[in-house]
Amino acid sequence: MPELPEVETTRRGLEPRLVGRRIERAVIRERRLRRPIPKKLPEWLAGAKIRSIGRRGKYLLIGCGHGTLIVHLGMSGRLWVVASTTPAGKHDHFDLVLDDGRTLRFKDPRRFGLLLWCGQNPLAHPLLKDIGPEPLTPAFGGEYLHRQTRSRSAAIKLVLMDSRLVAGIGNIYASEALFRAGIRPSTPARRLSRARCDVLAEKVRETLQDAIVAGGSSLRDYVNSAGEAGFFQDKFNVYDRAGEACFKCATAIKGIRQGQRATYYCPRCQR
DNA sequence: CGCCAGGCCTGCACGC
DNA sequence: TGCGTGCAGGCCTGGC
Repeated sequence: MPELPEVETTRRGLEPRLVGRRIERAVIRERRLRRPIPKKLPEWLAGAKIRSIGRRGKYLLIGCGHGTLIVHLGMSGRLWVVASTTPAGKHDHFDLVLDDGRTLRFKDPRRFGLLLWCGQNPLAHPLLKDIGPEPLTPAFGGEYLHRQTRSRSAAIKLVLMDSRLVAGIGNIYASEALFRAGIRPSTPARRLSRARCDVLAEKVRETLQDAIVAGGSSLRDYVNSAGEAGFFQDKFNVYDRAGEACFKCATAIKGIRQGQRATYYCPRCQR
Protein backbone atom coordinates (compact mmCIF):
# COMPACT_ATOMS: atom_id res chain seq x y z
CA MET A 1 0.00 0.00 0.00
CA PRO A 2 1.92 2.82 1.32
CA GLU A 3 4.74 4.63 -0.31
CA LEU A 4 6.37 7.79 0.96
CA PRO A 5 3.32 10.07 0.48
CA GLU A 6 1.01 7.72 2.36
CA VAL A 7 3.51 7.30 5.20
CA GLU A 8 4.06 11.06 5.35
CA THR A 9 0.29 11.66 5.36
CA THR A 10 0.01 9.19 8.23
CA ARG A 11 2.86 10.91 10.05
CA ARG A 12 1.29 14.34 9.74
CA GLY A 13 -2.03 13.01 10.96
CA LEU A 14 -0.55 11.20 13.92
CA GLU A 15 1.72 13.98 15.09
CA PRO A 16 -0.89 16.24 16.74
CA ARG A 17 -2.78 13.28 18.15
CA LEU A 18 0.20 11.53 19.69
CA VAL A 19 2.90 13.98 20.67
CA GLY A 20 2.73 14.74 24.39
CA ARG A 21 0.53 11.72 25.14
CA ARG A 22 1.52 9.13 27.70
CA ILE A 23 1.30 5.47 26.77
CA GLU A 24 -0.75 3.62 29.36
CA ARG A 25 -0.15 0.20 27.88
CA ALA A 26 0.55 -1.67 24.69
CA VAL A 27 -1.40 -4.72 23.53
CA ILE A 28 -0.08 -7.34 21.13
CA ARG A 29 -2.67 -9.62 19.54
CA GLU A 30 -0.58 -11.14 16.78
CA ARG A 31 3.18 -11.15 16.94
CA ARG A 32 3.83 -12.69 13.53
CA LEU A 33 4.62 -9.82 11.19
CA ARG A 34 7.52 -9.70 8.71
CA ARG A 35 9.53 -10.11 11.88
CA PRO A 36 7.93 -11.05 15.18
CA ILE A 37 6.92 -8.14 17.38
CA PRO A 38 9.32 -8.21 20.37
CA LYS A 39 7.61 -9.85 23.34
CA LYS A 40 8.91 -7.16 25.64
CA LEU A 41 7.57 -4.26 23.58
CA PRO A 42 4.64 -3.57 25.96
CA GLU A 43 7.08 -3.52 28.85
CA TRP A 44 9.33 -1.02 27.07
CA LEU A 45 6.47 1.23 26.04
CA ALA A 46 4.30 1.32 29.16
CA GLY A 47 4.46 4.70 30.86
CA ALA A 48 6.50 6.32 28.12
CA LYS A 49 5.68 9.77 26.82
CA ILE A 50 5.54 10.24 23.07
CA ARG A 51 7.87 13.05 22.07
CA SER A 52 8.00 13.01 18.30
CA ILE A 53 6.66 11.35 15.16
CA GLY A 54 9.32 11.14 12.48
CA ARG A 55 9.76 9.41 9.17
CA ARG A 56 12.69 7.93 7.28
CA GLY A 57 11.74 6.62 3.86
CA LYS A 58 8.69 4.48 4.52
CA TYR A 59 9.52 3.92 8.19
CA LEU A 60 7.61 5.82 10.86
CA LEU A 61 9.58 6.71 13.98
CA ILE A 62 7.62 7.16 17.19
CA GLY A 63 10.08 8.80 19.54
CA CYS A 64 9.66 8.02 23.23
CA GLY A 65 12.74 9.57 24.76
CA HIS A 66 14.35 6.36 26.00
CA GLY A 67 13.87 4.71 22.62
CA THR A 68 11.96 4.70 19.36
CA LEU A 69 9.13 2.54 18.10
CA ILE A 70 9.89 1.88 14.43
CA VAL A 71 6.84 1.08 12.32
CA HIS A 72 6.70 -0.07 8.71
CA LEU A 73 3.32 -0.51 7.05
CA GLY A 74 4.42 -3.08 4.47
CA MET A 75 1.84 -3.57 1.74
CA SER A 76 -1.40 -3.50 3.69
CA GLY A 77 -0.56 -1.88 7.01
CA ARG A 78 -2.58 0.93 8.49
CA LEU A 79 -2.06 3.00 11.59
CA TRP A 80 -4.78 5.20 13.00
CA VAL A 81 -6.28 6.57 16.15
CA VAL A 82 -9.56 5.25 17.54
CA ALA A 83 -11.51 5.65 20.77
CA SER A 84 -10.10 3.15 23.25
CA THR A 85 -13.54 1.60 23.55
CA THR A 86 -13.51 0.59 19.86
CA PRO A 87 -13.40 -3.20 19.72
CA ALA A 88 -10.45 -4.66 17.83
CA GLY A 89 -11.33 -6.13 14.46
CA LYS A 90 -9.75 -8.75 12.29
CA HIS A 91 -6.04 -8.15 11.65
CA ASP A 92 -5.81 -5.49 14.35
CA HIS A 93 -2.48 -6.81 15.59
CA PHE A 94 -1.29 -4.08 17.93
CA ASP A 95 -2.60 -1.22 20.11
CA LEU A 96 -1.00 1.63 21.99
CA VAL A 97 -3.49 2.75 24.62
CA LEU A 98 -3.01 6.45 25.32
CA ASP A 99 -3.83 8.57 28.35
CA ASP A 100 -6.60 10.54 26.63
CA GLY A 101 -9.10 7.76 26.01
CA ARG A 102 -7.74 7.06 22.55
CA THR A 103 -5.73 4.22 21.10
CA LEU A 104 -3.22 4.05 18.28
CA ARG A 105 -4.16 0.92 16.35
CA PHE A 106 -2.12 -1.11 13.84
CA LYS A 107 -3.97 -3.25 11.32
CA ASP A 108 -2.18 -5.30 8.69
CA PRO A 109 -3.98 -8.14 6.86
CA ARG A 110 -0.95 -9.30 4.89
CA ARG A 111 1.44 -8.99 7.81
CA PHE A 112 4.29 -7.60 5.72
CA GLY A 113 4.55 -4.76 8.20
CA LEU A 114 7.05 -4.34 10.98
CA LEU A 115 7.11 -3.12 14.58
CA LEU A 116 10.53 -2.73 16.16
CA TRP A 117 12.02 -1.11 19.20
CA CYS A 118 15.29 0.76 18.97
CA GLY A 119 17.01 1.96 22.12
CA GLN A 120 19.60 4.01 20.28
CA ASN A 121 19.55 6.39 17.34
CA PRO A 122 16.96 4.79 15.03
CA LEU A 123 18.72 6.12 11.93
CA ALA A 124 21.62 3.83 12.81
CA HIS A 125 19.37 0.78 12.94
CA PRO A 126 20.50 -1.90 10.44
CA LEU A 127 17.24 -1.59 8.50
CA LEU A 128 17.53 2.19 8.18
CA LYS A 129 21.21 2.95 8.00
CA ASP A 130 21.65 2.25 4.28
CA ILE A 131 18.58 4.11 3.07
CA GLY A 132 19.39 6.80 0.52
CA PRO A 133 18.59 10.51 0.75
CA GLU A 134 15.06 11.75 1.31
CA PRO A 135 13.70 12.77 -2.10
CA LEU A 136 12.08 15.92 -0.71
CA THR A 137 15.32 17.30 0.68
CA PRO A 138 18.16 19.08 -1.16
CA ALA A 139 20.30 15.95 -0.68
CA PHE A 140 18.40 14.48 -3.62
CA GLY A 141 18.67 16.15 -7.00
CA GLY A 142 19.77 15.75 -10.59
CA GLU A 143 23.45 15.94 -9.81
CA TYR A 144 23.15 13.18 -7.20
CA LEU A 145 20.94 11.04 -9.41
CA HIS A 146 23.33 11.39 -12.33
CA ARG A 147 26.39 10.53 -10.26
CA GLN A 148 24.76 7.55 -8.59
CA THR A 149 23.49 6.00 -11.81
CA ARG A 150 26.69 6.06 -13.90
CA SER A 151 27.44 2.41 -13.15
CA ARG A 152 23.86 1.17 -13.11
CA SER A 153 22.82 -0.70 -16.22
CA ALA A 154 19.45 -1.68 -14.73
CA ALA A 155 16.25 -0.01 -15.94
CA ILE A 156 15.71 3.43 -14.42
CA LYS A 157 12.37 2.39 -12.95
CA LEU A 158 14.00 -0.40 -10.94
CA VAL A 159 16.81 1.92 -9.88
CA LEU A 160 14.32 4.57 -8.67
CA MET A 161 12.75 1.91 -6.47
CA ASP A 162 16.10 0.98 -4.92
CA SER A 163 15.87 2.44 -1.41
CA ARG A 164 19.67 2.67 -1.14
CA LEU A 165 19.64 5.20 -3.97
CA VAL A 166 16.68 7.27 -2.81
CA ALA A 167 14.19 6.73 0.01
CA GLY A 168 10.52 5.96 -0.25
CA ILE A 169 9.76 5.55 -3.96
CA GLY A 170 7.59 2.52 -4.64
CA ASN A 171 5.87 1.01 -7.62
CA ILE A 172 3.17 3.62 -8.17
CA TYR A 173 5.24 6.77 -7.84
CA ALA A 174 8.12 5.36 -9.89
CA SER A 175 5.76 4.96 -12.86
CA GLU A 176 4.09 8.32 -12.26
CA ALA A 177 7.33 10.28 -11.92
CA LEU A 178 8.76 8.71 -15.09
CA PHE A 179 5.64 9.71 -16.99
CA ARG A 180 5.96 13.30 -15.83
CA ALA A 181 9.63 13.27 -16.79
CA GLY A 182 8.90 11.81 -20.24
CA ILE A 183 11.36 8.97 -19.66
CA ARG A 184 10.71 5.37 -20.64
CA PRO A 185 10.89 3.09 -17.57
CA SER A 186 13.10 0.55 -19.37
CA THR A 187 15.87 3.06 -20.11
CA PRO A 188 19.17 1.85 -18.62
CA ALA A 189 19.86 4.25 -15.76
CA ARG A 190 23.44 4.95 -16.89
CA ARG A 191 22.24 6.19 -20.26
CA LEU A 192 20.32 9.13 -18.79
CA SER A 193 22.02 12.46 -19.46
CA ARG A 194 22.63 14.96 -16.69
CA ALA A 195 19.83 17.11 -18.09
CA ARG A 196 17.37 14.23 -18.00
CA CYS A 197 18.47 13.38 -14.44
CA ASP A 198 17.70 16.98 -13.49
CA VAL A 199 14.22 16.67 -14.95
CA LEU A 200 13.61 13.28 -13.37
CA ALA A 201 14.73 14.36 -9.90
CA GLU A 202 12.47 17.38 -10.14
CA LYS A 203 9.51 15.27 -11.30
CA VAL A 204 10.07 12.78 -8.49
CA ARG A 205 9.86 15.62 -5.98
CA GLU A 206 6.86 17.16 -7.68
CA THR A 207 4.96 13.86 -7.89
CA LEU A 208 5.55 12.99 -4.24
CA GLN A 209 4.68 16.52 -3.15
CA ASP A 210 1.43 16.52 -5.13
CA ALA A 211 0.52 13.14 -3.67
CA ILE A 212 1.13 14.36 -0.12
CA VAL A 213 -1.08 17.39 -0.77
CA ALA A 214 -3.78 15.01 -2.02
CA GLY A 215 -3.51 12.97 1.16
CA GLY A 216 -1.85 10.02 -0.58
CA SER A 217 -3.38 7.38 -2.82
CA SER A 218 -6.13 5.05 -1.68
CA LEU A 219 -6.23 1.92 -3.82
CA ARG A 220 -7.74 -0.86 -1.80
CA ASP A 221 -7.80 0.20 1.77
CA TYR A 222 -5.38 2.97 2.53
CA VAL A 223 -6.77 5.61 4.86
CA ASN A 224 -5.00 8.23 6.90
CA SER A 225 -4.72 8.40 10.66
CA ALA A 226 -8.26 9.78 10.91
CA GLY A 227 -9.71 7.04 8.71
CA GLU A 228 -10.05 9.20 5.60
CA ALA A 229 -9.08 8.13 2.09
CA GLY A 230 -6.57 10.05 -0.01
CA PHE A 231 -7.45 11.02 -3.55
CA PHE A 232 -4.18 11.04 -5.50
CA GLN A 233 -5.33 7.86 -7.27
CA ASP A 234 -7.70 10.13 -9.21
CA LYS A 235 -4.64 11.93 -10.58
CA PHE A 236 -2.70 8.93 -11.81
CA ASN A 237 -1.50 9.48 -15.35
CA VAL A 238 -0.42 5.91 -16.05
CA TYR A 239 -0.62 3.64 -13.00
CA ASP A 240 -3.12 0.82 -13.55
CA ARG A 241 -4.30 2.45 -16.79
CA ALA A 242 -3.07 -0.14 -19.31
CA GLY A 243 -5.01 0.16 -22.57
CA GLU A 244 -6.56 3.49 -21.62
CA ALA A 245 -5.83 6.72 -23.46
CA CYS A 246 -2.92 8.90 -22.38
CA PHE A 247 -4.29 12.18 -21.04
CA LYS A 248 -1.67 14.10 -23.03
CA CYS A 249 -1.61 12.38 -26.42
CA ALA A 250 -4.44 9.79 -26.33
CA THR A 251 -2.06 6.92 -27.16
CA ALA A 252 -2.92 3.70 -25.31
CA ILE A 253 -0.99 3.33 -22.05
CA LYS A 254 1.20 0.23 -21.97
CA GLY A 255 1.48 -2.20 -19.08
CA ILE A 256 4.65 -4.28 -18.84
CA ARG A 257 6.49 -6.19 -16.13
CA GLN A 258 9.86 -5.19 -14.72
CA GLY A 259 11.48 -7.13 -11.91
CA GLN A 260 8.21 -8.97 -11.28
CA ARG A 261 6.36 -5.69 -10.77
CA ALA A 262 3.82 -3.97 -12.97
CA THR A 263 5.02 -0.88 -14.86
CA TYR A 264 2.85 1.53 -16.85
CA TYR A 265 3.94 4.14 -19.38
CA CYS A 266 2.89 6.05 -22.45
CA PRO A 267 4.87 4.76 -25.46
CA ARG A 268 4.57 8.13 -27.18
CA CYS A 269 5.20 10.60 -24.36
CA GLN A 270 7.99 8.55 -22.78
CA ARG A 271 11.10 7.86 -24.82
C1' DC B 1 -8.69 -22.46 -9.07
C1' DG B 2 -4.66 -19.33 -10.26
C1' DC B 3 -3.05 -14.94 -10.37
C1' DC B 4 -2.37 -10.46 -8.82
C1' DA B 5 -1.60 -6.62 -5.32
C1' DG B 6 1.03 -0.39 -2.84
C1' DG B 7 7.24 -3.65 0.31
C1' DC B 8 11.64 -5.17 1.10
C1' DC B 9 14.94 -8.41 3.12
C1' DT B 10 17.83 -12.32 1.99
C1' DG B 11 20.69 -15.23 -0.51
C1' DC B 12 22.58 -16.69 -4.70
C1' DA B 13 24.74 -16.11 -9.44
C1' DC B 14 27.32 -13.45 -12.34
C1' DG B 15 30.88 -10.47 -14.39
C1' DC B 16 34.53 -7.32 -13.87
C1' DT C 1 39.27 -13.09 -4.29
C1' DG C 2 36.06 -9.62 -3.62
C1' DC C 3 32.93 -6.33 -4.85
C1' DG C 4 28.88 -4.32 -7.00
C1' DT C 5 25.06 -5.56 -9.33
C1' DG C 6 21.07 -8.15 -10.78
C1' DC C 7 17.67 -11.60 -10.00
C1' DA C 8 14.32 -14.69 -7.68
C1' DG C 9 12.18 -16.31 -3.59
C1' DG C 10 9.80 -15.66 0.47
C1' DC C 11 6.86 -13.55 3.85
C1' DC C 12 0.90 -13.18 4.05
C1' DT C 13 -4.30 -12.32 3.10
C1' DG C 14 -7.84 -10.98 0.08
C1' DG C 15 -10.09 -9.99 -4.21
C1' DC C 16 -11.10 -10.98 -8.90
